[in-house]
Amino acid sequence: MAAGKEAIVETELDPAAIDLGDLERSASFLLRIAQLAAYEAIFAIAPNMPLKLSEQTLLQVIEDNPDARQGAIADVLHIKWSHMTKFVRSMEMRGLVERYVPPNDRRSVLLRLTEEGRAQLREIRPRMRKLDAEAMSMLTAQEHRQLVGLLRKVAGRPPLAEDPPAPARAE
Amino acid sequence: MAAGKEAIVETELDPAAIDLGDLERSASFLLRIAQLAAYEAIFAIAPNMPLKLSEQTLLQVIEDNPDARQGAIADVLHIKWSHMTKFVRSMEMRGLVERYVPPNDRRSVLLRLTEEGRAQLREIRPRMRKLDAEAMSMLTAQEHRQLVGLLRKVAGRPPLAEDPPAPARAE
DNA sequence: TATTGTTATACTCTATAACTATA
DNA sequence: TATAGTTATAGAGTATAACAATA
Repeated sequence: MAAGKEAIVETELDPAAIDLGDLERSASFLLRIAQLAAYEAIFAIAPNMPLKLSEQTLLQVIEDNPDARQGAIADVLHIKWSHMTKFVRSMEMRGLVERYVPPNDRRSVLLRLTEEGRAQLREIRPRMRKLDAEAMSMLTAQEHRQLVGLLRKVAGRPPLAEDPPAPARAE
Repeated sequence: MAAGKEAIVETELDPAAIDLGDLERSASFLLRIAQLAAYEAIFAIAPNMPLKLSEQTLLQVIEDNPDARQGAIADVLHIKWSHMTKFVRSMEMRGLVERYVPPNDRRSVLLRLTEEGRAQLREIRPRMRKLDAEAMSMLTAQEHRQLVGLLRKVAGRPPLAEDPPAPARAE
């Protein structure tokens, strides 16, 4: 936080001037670093959020997929089933989520939001959209779109119905 | 793993067909999902690695920055100082890393690889390069380069000396 | 007074594996 | 037999804060 930019040219070991070597071009490494940087940016903008990011995400996905299986949601969010059990139960205990067993497959557990969960989400959704935009403010709109497309590819999500891969110049 | 693609058109609640709503376009969310997917891909290709990815990364960075401060390395890798202490010590106990206090600033701790650490790295580096490439095999070479550039921007790393942002068409 | 690192506690999430209930 | 979920244990890493040594 200090203004120091003065006498640090002597040892070439000044902080933050770390050379990452091969890692400077490693997508998997940069994926991790960028993700951490993005989350830190979000927390810097909005400290003291009433719910954790993971909880806000879960609420969104449950509202958009009412009556989906707990395990199926865990899988898209890359949450381990053993942890999902505790996670969902803690949301249930706080009155945000309902769990119930459907009669046709009594092994499974389906999820729904409670009225309280829906109420919280109404405030959360716009805030989340804004935070994402602010955390990515170093990107132009086009770069943002590009990044989303590339990340979806890496994550194995289907392409969005926009920006066709190759206009093909036919016709 | 089953071939089932038959009678699942009834409830529109078939697994994995989860709709992520807003999150489908959220860069910060996709950053997390893509990162997890990439790491899972790496572990799927190479289970039973002798060192953890975080440990392999640390060795690389120490070799590329001998005598760098422990805290400075923690900062680029987004490792908390309190954890870095334990992390480095465990590497030291395994004979891979050396810690020493320089006489000119006795608050700090500088890091170096041991001969054993260097030996391990000689095998690790090529394997890491290959794993990164394989985990990103869904991308073309150009997409990979693009992704690296965008991730560096998000992570706050300076641009690589290639692919100038705008050729400017001057001259 | 600010910086560097250490220690300690609580908490989140993963890794593994065993286990139950249901299909 | 396979699938969905639960439980338990160990470990990684974060969040926080207090602390010591040095600058």
